Amino acid sequence: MVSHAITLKDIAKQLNVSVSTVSRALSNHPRIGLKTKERVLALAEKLNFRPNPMAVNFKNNKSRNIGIIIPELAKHFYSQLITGAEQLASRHGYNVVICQSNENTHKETILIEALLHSRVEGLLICIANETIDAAPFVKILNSGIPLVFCDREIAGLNISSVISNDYQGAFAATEYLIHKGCKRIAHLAGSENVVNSQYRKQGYVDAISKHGLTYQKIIYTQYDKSQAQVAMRQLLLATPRPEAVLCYNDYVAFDAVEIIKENELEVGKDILIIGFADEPIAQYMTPKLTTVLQPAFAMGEQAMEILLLKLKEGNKAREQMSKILDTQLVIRETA
Amino acid sequence: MVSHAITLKDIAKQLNVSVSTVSRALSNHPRIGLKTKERVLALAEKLNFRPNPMAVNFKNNKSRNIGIIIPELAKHFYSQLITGAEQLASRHGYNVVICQSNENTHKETILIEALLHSRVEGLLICIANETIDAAPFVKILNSGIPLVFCDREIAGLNISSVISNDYQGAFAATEYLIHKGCKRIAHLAGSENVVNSQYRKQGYVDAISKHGLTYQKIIYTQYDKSQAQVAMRQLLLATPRPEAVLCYNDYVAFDAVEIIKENELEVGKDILIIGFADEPIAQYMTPKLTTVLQPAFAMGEQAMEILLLKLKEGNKAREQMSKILDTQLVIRETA
DNA sequence: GGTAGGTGTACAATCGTTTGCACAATATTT
DNA sequence: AAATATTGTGCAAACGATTGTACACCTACC
Repeated sequence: MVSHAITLKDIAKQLNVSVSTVSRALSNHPRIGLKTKERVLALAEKLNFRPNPMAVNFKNNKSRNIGIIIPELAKHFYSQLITGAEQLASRHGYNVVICQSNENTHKETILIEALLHSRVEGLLICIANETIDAAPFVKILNSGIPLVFCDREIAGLNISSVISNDYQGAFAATEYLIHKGCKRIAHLAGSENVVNSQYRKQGYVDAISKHGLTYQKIIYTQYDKSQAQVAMRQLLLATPRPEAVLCYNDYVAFDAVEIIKENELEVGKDILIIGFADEPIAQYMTPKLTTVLQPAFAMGEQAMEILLLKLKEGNKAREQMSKILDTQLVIRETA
Repeated sequence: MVSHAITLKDIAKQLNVSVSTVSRALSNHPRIGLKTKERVLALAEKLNFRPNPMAVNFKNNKSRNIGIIIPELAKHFYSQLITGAEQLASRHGYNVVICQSNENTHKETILIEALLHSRVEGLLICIANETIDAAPFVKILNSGIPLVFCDREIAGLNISSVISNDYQGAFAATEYLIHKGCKRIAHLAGSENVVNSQYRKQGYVDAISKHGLTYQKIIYTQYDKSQAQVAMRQLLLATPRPEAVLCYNDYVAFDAVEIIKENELEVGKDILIIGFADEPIAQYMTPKLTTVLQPAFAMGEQAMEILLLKLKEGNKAREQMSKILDTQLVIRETA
């Protein structure tokens, strides 16, 4: 029972008016008579008429699609971010096309290409960890399509972005540890090439020196289970060993906690641990992880807000609009 | 620098042929001369021509969109499922429109309505927990749009579906506990109205009776932290108390473990616990959770496969195609 | 009563692509 | 040499909605 979809023509035929009259009546054009408008509206309602979106898109030369590229949907942070972005986009009549780069820069470039060809009207991208080449992004801008970075950005490009305040988060977390009385605070950092990692490290370093502490120890890790564990083992071997460790993210923190437990030390007492992100595992691990919450949902939402603004304002809105959202220390059991 | 997108007309003009010739040359129409084809292909390549997708969709009266409704993207299971479905769809040139019902039947109905109006070509739905009314789904079928249920289904509707074998998973998990020597195995079930919960319960019951055990204790819980905890406390008060608990899902299992620890009992020794789903928390909680893995990625992929088949075959493919994917017991520390 | 202005509606073009049909040119058959 | 088949290309319509322009009718004013 595939019922034929109602078109303007159907309404026009039934009312003995032209298609253009129906179209204008529905869009409340001032030159259409009141009685005609009423008749058209009534019939449109009765037949449950909806303009054919494919025809409208074609006519307007707009896809009403927004492309989103993230590293991996199955990470809670990104699925939250997407949810924020998608909800707002959908409220403005846009569909969202979600693509996953799997932290692979090459795939990212291919996805960008594909999205541009599919005529998305805007792009929201959380770039892969290793991505440093600006060329694909410059290409997007040159094609006239608005672009907003979220969570991660390429510095020096003047591209709008919404990121969380990594510096402030790490600074606050480190200060918290200092207020707790720790003198020897170590940092399991992320990769040296990732800007987020750099900011977090700097927050740590500055908090340490602000309070005149002398102990400072940083070990870089890519995210990789064994590396984080090796690094933590290394920290435990040092004498005197650190009283607290600020970790690059919750997964690193989890690994650190495992190693500490293996060494029969008590996390939260012998050694304090703070993570970063507030992934669900923070609440489910034992002891529960004290961590720096990144407002994933709000980040996605605000990045989309900027994108929608740019879409509305057209080309004049090329100036950079960036936001840095504050993080929040969530105190649980590990510190 | 918004460069005007290349159209067939541009190519036709440059080569002094008609638009239709260009169109046919590109689609390798047999009546177009070899030399003409070569010239057209060369220029199309050079100009990086891509057919305007909005025009093609409009012409074909196809949106190339597939709607997916899930309860909540931020649950790992669903983001995995989506990933499987999306990858396959994208390989076949379809976009996927992802919508979240938040386990709300009313919102689900509204989303279905909206997706139908947006002219999606097919629908893949993981229904909300409480959904029982078949009407919206019958409406989808009557509109001629293929529909596949995934993860959850409404029984007796003859609608294609891909679900995991809840019965077998629960049966195997219970048998495993029995082989471990447990005689008193309790079950923290989900809601009595949810079919998945019914199947899991039945698997538990049948395994118990197959092995001639007499102890059987079932407590129903909606998923809700306090309810699961109350239920677990109740189990601990019973004398003799159960030696093992099969939980409706990993979250219930986590709550159960918390309560057991509060009571100074050792999980995995005094009481064995098995969860369901294999969410990430299973690996991160302490002790690590033994659980029944549901193949989320494969479920999404296979549901999409059925949907794509129906899309390809058109209306003749109305018969039901259903799959039940086996689960797998992942043995960790709690049992 | 003629013109100006306002009101209500229809016609036709447009967006980019696809496709049935027509027609011309060439090749093949009788 | 004439009839027929084959090959290569162009014309035009179609999809559904929008919109500039034309036109008919009515009212009001001088």
